[in-house]
Amino acid sequence: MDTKGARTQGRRPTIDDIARASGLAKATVSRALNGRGEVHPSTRERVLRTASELGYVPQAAAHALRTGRSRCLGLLLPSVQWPWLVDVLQGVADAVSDAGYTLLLFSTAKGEQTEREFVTKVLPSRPMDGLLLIVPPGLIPSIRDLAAHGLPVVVVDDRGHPAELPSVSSANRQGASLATRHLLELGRRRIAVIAGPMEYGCCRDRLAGYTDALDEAGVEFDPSLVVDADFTAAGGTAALASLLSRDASVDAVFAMNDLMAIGALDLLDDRVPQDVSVVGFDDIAAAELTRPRLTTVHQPLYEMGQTAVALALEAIESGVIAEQNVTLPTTLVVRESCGGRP
Amino acid sequence: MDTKGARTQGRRPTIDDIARASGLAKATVSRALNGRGEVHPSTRERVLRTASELGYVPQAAAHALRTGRSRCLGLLLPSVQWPWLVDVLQGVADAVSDAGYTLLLFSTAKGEQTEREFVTKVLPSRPMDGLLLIVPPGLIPSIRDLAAHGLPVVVVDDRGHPAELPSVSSANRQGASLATRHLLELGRRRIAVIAGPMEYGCCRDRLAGYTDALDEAGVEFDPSLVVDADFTAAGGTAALASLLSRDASVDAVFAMNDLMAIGALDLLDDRVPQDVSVVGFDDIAAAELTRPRLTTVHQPLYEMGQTAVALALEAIESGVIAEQNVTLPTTLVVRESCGGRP
DNA sequence: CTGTTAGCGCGTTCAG
DNA sequence: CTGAACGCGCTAACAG
Repeated sequence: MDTKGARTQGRRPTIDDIARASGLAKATVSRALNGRGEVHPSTRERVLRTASELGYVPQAAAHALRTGRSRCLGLLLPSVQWPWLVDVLQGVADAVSDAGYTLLLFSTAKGEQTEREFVTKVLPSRPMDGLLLIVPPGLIPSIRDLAAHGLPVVVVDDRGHPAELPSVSSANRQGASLATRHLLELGRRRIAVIAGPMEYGCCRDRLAGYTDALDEAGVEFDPSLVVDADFTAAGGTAALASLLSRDASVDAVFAMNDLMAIGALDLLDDRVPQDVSVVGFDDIAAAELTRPRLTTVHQPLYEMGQTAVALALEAIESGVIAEQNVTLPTTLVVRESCGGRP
Repeated sequence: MDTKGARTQGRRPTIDDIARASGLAKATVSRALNGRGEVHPSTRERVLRTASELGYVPQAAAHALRTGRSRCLGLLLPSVQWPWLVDVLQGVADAVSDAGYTLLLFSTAKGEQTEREFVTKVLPSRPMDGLLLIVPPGLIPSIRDLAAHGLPVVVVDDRGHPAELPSVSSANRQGASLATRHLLELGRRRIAVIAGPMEYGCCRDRLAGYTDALDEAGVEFDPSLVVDADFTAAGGTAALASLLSRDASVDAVFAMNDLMAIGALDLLDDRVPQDVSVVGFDDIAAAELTRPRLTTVHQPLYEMGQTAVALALEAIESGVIAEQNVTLPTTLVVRESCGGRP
């Protein structure tokens, strides 16, 4: 007996094999396995037992072909190498795996070519039930079409666009004002801003938070204290250097990310924290490794990743794409780069 | 006309639609599309044109079900948060995408539970044509079975086990000896080693490289200079502190990774590089951000990722799993933490 | 509650 | 060189 069973054949067992081995019909086995429809408990028990005896494991491809759902989530990101991004990625990876889904990772680090290809070829061919996007502003238009066609899309760290897609971000404005207020409380008044690219919504928000705190303290906003940079450490150094060369009154620096703050630290050297206070944004791993250790605004990156997955899953299971925009709170992590009590 | 065409139906076009639209048979369309079997050039042309007119894009799930191959590569890694890992990941992601494959990412950060589940449930169900592994030593036994069953598996940064699986690593031993020799040439003689966990083959190799250089210079190896740590900055600080408390003669530190080197820098403070030289291993992004900037052994991490993909793809396409063990060269990146000419 | 039947979209036999 | 039929593994109708 079992002449046609999977064991003896060497191929992987299918529900057909289970059906044969348990003397039931394919459909019954399928129902028992997915808990769909009513099956007699004893029958289900029998199916489950022979399934595990045979070492059965469902075949995702067949399931996907039949149901149109793949239990896969795609994640599109620019480059993995932005340090804040890895925490988001870990949050996404863990949440996806917890949900029994599989994560498809796509990076557009190689340029626009890759982006186009992703939209035109990969996306339509690959069965993804949902897509997570990390800030590739250029892509949004074409992606939005897909979202309109029913694909659940969630944007992480957005906030630039008029929120046409569900998104997860952190309280950029509040965080920036937290940081600025901290500086003001330490008695700093000439607070330079090393800004990131203003096409990012998060940068506009962080600037707003900065001016909020200034207003609140009755300190006048001086636009000449704001210099643009590119989110890199070297860029931060250069931007601050040019500012300092024309304005020696600066007594604090608010950098819109940690990398630029580190660049500032590097330039300011021994003047931090006595003469100048420095505060960053993100709370990447490296912020704990600088000397002095960097005081910075903590973004709940891991949780943002998890939340993005939750939103996507919710949309998938419910079938409706709620236009939610979740904002997670930011907190100030006080270390040593601002002086005062560490 | 076109009453049953995809356009009017709103669903995605299939090869059936192309067949109907071009007045050919499904089989012909399929052949023309994959370049399988002989098709008249003009016929192929016609097929291709109507395919692109219809906006046809092949359905991965159906293709996978039929052929048994999914054009997917899996990547299993412990935690994304190890800083050296992101460069490997980027290399993998780029290479996979270049090859027209899709990357499935799995992290076992949540513990052994996740590992088991991956092996027993995910791996058999998901159609992956190959699997890339980043150093989860515990998993190897069960994975090896799968490899024996025909799944191409490539290990990255292995070298611990007797190389039973194809692998990609960097020249750990040579790199360590490069670093040590550099220290010796600067006149250092009491070179401490902050070691990583010795169950990792790479750590054993790095220790061997260290003693190689010592032998070469005729300096006697003093085992008491080697302290164990856990690859973290805090661990590196602690390990070095305990060593220094019982041996004040140390004039250099070779840390088996950059994180521990940074921990050493933190402890040693102003004594680097004048009194003590520090050299790390990996060349992670943060190595450029420390002060003094960290001299370290560069691992070609991005290239390792790319190579791993190439190996896996080769095995997939050729059908044979060559037991290749590729080793990529390491180089010394001289910055400021050792003194001498920067 | 269970069995039968019919495809999901594709690639691949076989005839012609 | 082309067309008709079949089946990969699974689920959703519909019967019983």
